Amino acid sequence: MRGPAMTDVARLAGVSHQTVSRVLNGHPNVREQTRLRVQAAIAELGYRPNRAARALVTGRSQVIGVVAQNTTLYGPASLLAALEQTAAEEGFAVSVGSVRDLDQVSISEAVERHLAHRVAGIVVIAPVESAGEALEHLPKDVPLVTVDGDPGRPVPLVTVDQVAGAREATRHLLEAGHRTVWHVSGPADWFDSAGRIEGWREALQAAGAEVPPLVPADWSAASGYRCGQMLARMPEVTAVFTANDHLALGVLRALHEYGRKVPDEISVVGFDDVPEAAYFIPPLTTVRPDFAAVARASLDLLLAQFESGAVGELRQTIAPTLITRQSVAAPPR
Amino acid sequence: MRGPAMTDVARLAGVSHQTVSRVLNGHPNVREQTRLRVQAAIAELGYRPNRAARALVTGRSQVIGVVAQNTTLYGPASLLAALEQTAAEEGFAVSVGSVRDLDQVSISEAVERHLAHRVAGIVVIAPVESAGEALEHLPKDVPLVTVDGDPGRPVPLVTVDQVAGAREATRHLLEAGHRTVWHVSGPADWFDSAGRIEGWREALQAAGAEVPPLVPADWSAASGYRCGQMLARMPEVTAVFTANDHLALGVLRALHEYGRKVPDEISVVGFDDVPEAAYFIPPLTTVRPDFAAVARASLDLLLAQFESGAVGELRQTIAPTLITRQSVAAPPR
DNA sequence: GCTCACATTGTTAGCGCTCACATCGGCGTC
DNA sequence: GACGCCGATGTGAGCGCTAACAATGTGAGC
Repeated sequence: MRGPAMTDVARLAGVSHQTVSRVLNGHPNVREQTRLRVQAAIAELGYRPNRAARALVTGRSQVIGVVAQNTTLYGPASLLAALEQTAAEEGFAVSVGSVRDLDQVSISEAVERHLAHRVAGIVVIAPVESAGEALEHLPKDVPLVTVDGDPGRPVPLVTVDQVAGAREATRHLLEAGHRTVWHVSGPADWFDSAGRIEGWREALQAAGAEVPPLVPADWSAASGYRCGQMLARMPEVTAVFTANDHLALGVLRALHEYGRKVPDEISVVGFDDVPEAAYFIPPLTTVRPDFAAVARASLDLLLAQFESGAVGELRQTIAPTLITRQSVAAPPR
Repeated sequence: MRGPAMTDVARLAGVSHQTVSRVLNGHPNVREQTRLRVQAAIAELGYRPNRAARALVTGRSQVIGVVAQNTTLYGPASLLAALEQTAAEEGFAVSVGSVRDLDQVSISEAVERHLAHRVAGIVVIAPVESAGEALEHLPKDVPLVTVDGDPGRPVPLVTVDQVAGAREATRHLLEAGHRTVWHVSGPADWFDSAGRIEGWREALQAAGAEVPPLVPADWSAASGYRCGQMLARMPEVTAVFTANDHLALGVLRALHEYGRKVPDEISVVGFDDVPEAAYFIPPLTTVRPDFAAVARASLDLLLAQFESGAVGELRQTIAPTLITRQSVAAPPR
């Protein structure tokens, strides 16, 4: 009951299986007439090449493995989708190996699973501290790219320029006339958080503004809400930069409850530009990372490794864009 | 430079490759002592079985292919993540084949790509009309499950009970005292939309309430906002059920702009229970589908097909839950 | 007409694994 | 003590494909 194999096609076309293989792989030295005959036979039989057999002999399948943790968050989900799209354009399938925790063991296991399938390359979305360690102890025999990983590690890496994005967001608020800007940050162990904190602090210091205490949170609207409850009570707070849009949503909600008008009394800037950000109350000024560009860069790094064989220490940084909406205004006088 | 193969392990352990295979596959008839020796050899060599070779000989790889369209939307993304999680528990990897449009050609191609890899089974997330046709013309030789597909087609199907969810949401509003409930619906060609419309209409009719004109939208906050602008102008509107939470967000924003208080003047109920819904202004009452249950059911249907070989016409329906928050109140008198 | 270069096609040998079957030894049974 | 049975292990074939090489055919150049 198995489908037709290459030899069946060959027999029907009156050639050898090798010629069929050549047609399939676009080998140049095949006579046009022969090619057509083979293609006709392929169509007639509904033949579908067996990737597993090819993977066995070549030692590599046309699959890219992705290791990620929480693909429900907007960022990772978008990235995954973009990666999948880009990979498809290059003729690769994407296999997802999600992982409960981003610790060394979990990551190693996920990578091992992908290696067992002889994937052509691996993309690890490793946005937290604990993942860093794992990456250096992985088998070196497979092209691998890290996304959102530790900027300090000597591995191929693609990242969004968190620092620049945060700097721009903060500067935007300062330029609107605010004396300083508060920051609701993401989880401490995420590199994204660290970069956004750094950019925020840099911008404040560059402007000679006071650096207020950091307000730590996770990525959720819930924790944004809790932070917002505190910020709302402090009369001096006139500008808040949150580490992502969902935090901003929680902050907005808290401010609203406390009767603090946004942007009249307090300005808010987020990060991510989730599709809904334009419909928050008020519409949220935010920083948009270009996930498609990240995906493209990751794949390019992988493809480069396929060709050179060398695992370079390349890295790519993608600059995000500030999207201005109505959640920012001059501070009240 | 290839890694060790089964024969290498066999040689080191002083057994035949077949015995190694038996150990790997948990075959019962292996002496404990032999098993340990083999496992030691595996560990020592860092041996990793080659899935491609196994797939070649068995004709099936331990991979489940998923065909989906827009994995950035909250629903599909959650479903995909849940599917991946569940599959991993059963020892399967998940390969994603996303597709630009859900028409017959795109779906067939995506399925073909998966078949070329000899996946063990395929899950098609086929929430729109145009996908239905394709499903009946697919090769029958692979276990396949449809999620959110056409309830009218004779294919294995897992769905969230949209009708029940919408009915409950609408009834909840009626029970709060509203004379009738308006509905902002999803895209016309989505089954999800159709089911939610049906449940809404049923609940109204069951209560003898007037059925107001349908307000059509897509899934975005942007279109919710546009609909909200209309709804806000109609004094008679006191209760709105939107087809998802993002629409609700847009509606809330429009109502806010027009000075219509939620829930004092107008009550709103959404669908999906996105994590942020609890932090909308006001917190949104909504209907929560259980994606984990959908994923579990899909995989069970697939596994059942693996065993029986028969492609049953099974179907599973997952009931969603109403989550009440503060966006619903009695209508103004 | 013969040689050589080159384009085209065929042949052979695995890739690493599982399946079906063969083999071997130890045990209980009459 | 010979017989059969069963658990434990080995042997050989082949899954469908590609890579390397061998074997043709074709035309230019002399």
